[in-house]
Amino acid sequence: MHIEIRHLRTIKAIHDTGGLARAADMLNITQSALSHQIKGIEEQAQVELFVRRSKPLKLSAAGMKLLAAAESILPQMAELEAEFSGLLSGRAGRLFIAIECHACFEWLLPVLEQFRKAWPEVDVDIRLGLSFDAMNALRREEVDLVISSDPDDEADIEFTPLFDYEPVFVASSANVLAQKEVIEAEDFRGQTLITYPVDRSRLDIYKLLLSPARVEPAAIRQVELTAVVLMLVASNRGVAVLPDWVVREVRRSSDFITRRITSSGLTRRMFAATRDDEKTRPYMAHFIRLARQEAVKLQRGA
Amino acid sequence: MHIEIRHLRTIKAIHDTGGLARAADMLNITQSALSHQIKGIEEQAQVELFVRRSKPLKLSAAGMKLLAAAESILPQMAELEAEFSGLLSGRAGRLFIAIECHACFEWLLPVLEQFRKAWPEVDVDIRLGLSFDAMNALRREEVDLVISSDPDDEADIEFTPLFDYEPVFVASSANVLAQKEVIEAEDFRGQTLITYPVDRSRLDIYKLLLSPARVEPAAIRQVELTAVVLMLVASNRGVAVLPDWVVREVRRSSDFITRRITSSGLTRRMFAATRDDEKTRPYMAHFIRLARQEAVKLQRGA
DNA sequence: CACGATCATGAGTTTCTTTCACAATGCATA
DNA sequence: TATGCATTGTGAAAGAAACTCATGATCGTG
Repeated sequence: MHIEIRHLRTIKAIHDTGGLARAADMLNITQSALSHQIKGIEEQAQVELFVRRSKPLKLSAAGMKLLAAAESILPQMAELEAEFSGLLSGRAGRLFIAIECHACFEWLLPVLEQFRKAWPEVDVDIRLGLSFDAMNALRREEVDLVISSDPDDEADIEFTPLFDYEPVFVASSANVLAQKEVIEAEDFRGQTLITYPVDRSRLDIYKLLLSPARVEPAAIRQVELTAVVLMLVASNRGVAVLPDWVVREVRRSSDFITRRITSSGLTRRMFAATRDDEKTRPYMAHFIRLARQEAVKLQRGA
Repeated sequence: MHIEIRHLRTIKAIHDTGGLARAADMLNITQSALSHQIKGIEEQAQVELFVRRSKPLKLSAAGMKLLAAAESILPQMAELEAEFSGLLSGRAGRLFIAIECHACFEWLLPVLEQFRKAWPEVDVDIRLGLSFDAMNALRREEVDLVISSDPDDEADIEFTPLFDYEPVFVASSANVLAQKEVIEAEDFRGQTLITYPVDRSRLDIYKLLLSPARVEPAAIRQVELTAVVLMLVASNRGVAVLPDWVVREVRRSSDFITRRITSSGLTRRMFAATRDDEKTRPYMAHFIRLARQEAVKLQRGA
């Protein structure tokens, strides 16, 4: 069979206006076209759509079914069009975020919460599990924004700075290193280092300190969740290096000590990576603005 | 915008098969046609439906929405087709019944109940409120079958006999007429007659007895429901004439008396009126058969 | 870097849809 | 019952859309 949306519109128009001529008028075609159209469906489907006995053309049983289908389908099409026009106008869209940085979850959630309210038509999600290949996922449009601290300077991907942070050393107050004012690379030799389960090339502490100094900790333990990292640290099963905004929350607890790494401290910058043709989208820009604001709040909380 | 069912099928096929060429194969058109088709929609709707960056053509955000619409709409179309093919094959259809005869409700319901089980795809309904013009409603295809005891012998309408019945006199045992063995026309003069609210030309008792004898009851009271008629009769607020199958149920009660009208009794025949081009439909024929069976059961219950 | 697989494009053909003009029909009313 | 008005149906031809064919462009991969 060969029924098309056009035919649904036709049936509905005829039913609504109660006549071919008026329906034709509504649809901006001739009455003749409608007559042909109906004839077409009726021949195709081998059903009578209308009762012709009486003049003001009335729907038959089959016609009723077609009409019912139309009543259900046409609104769906209208909705689809609305969604498309939303996409077009920039009100709607998709913002799937990949986070390379495990600890970012903490500040990302409140940002997303605000964002969601401001852009109800934008489809929001956080995609974990592809942090190993986030940039390619971005390029392949599997995600639309990557939170990363490694600007790779690649073509058609743009890195926008969000905020600076400092990787900070955290240990149990019972740890020997609690005695030191400042932590140096050599201090890690005897320690168990707790890290997120990603390649070491993507861990701040390796990149900035351990790899250059060619220092290897006594052991490494990989843990997914920040809360668990902190638990393990508190019970002195290892030490960790976490961004300052995470550490800030535990600084008051007497279970932990936090120390600057090297006398000048480490510094890192967090970026939002987007496809360059999308950075100008209003909701993208807004998201980045929100993210920065949230970062400022975090700093103030210091 | 100009999206058609065809396009929904296309999107779905491409997504399902994961490629233009395979989708084209599935839809029995060329890969080129699909490419053109997609381009068409994208230009129309000003949205990108696919991510072209990577070769195995993947749906974009807008594409996902279109696909979602397709997944919801295509099954509806399939269902519609199934319904049409049901109509075509005679399994499905419509059986809207108008009853000219008020008391018919009692035996009609069990018939319909059986029928519904045998023909699940036939849309069944009883239309009250047009008993005054049932035959025209039948001709105008507002209903498909009329239960009537007045075969009018009209063109393109066919009357099929269902069963014979006897209009019987019912009164309170306290009524003076309880003394009589047989009721005659003259007996009504002093009585309040309780009837259904229809024109007297369509009431058995007028047609067969009172009008020919030019007898008028003392009063007439019109009541919709058979149960109410019986209540009023029981409390001796009037007398009534009802079909034997209705009367049979109250015969045992000591509140009522029932009497034959005239020494030979009255006889009427009930018909099913259908449009003559539909009488041969399997489900119509079956309905009539069921109605007759039910009538036999009623007689046996006597 | 060449190959196979995949998608895009343009011209030409086919198919479908619409229009135009008018015929047929039904309905009301003079 | 004739007459006019309003409605739907029909056939030919114009117009629009969709499809095919042949070929070009692009991508991923061994």
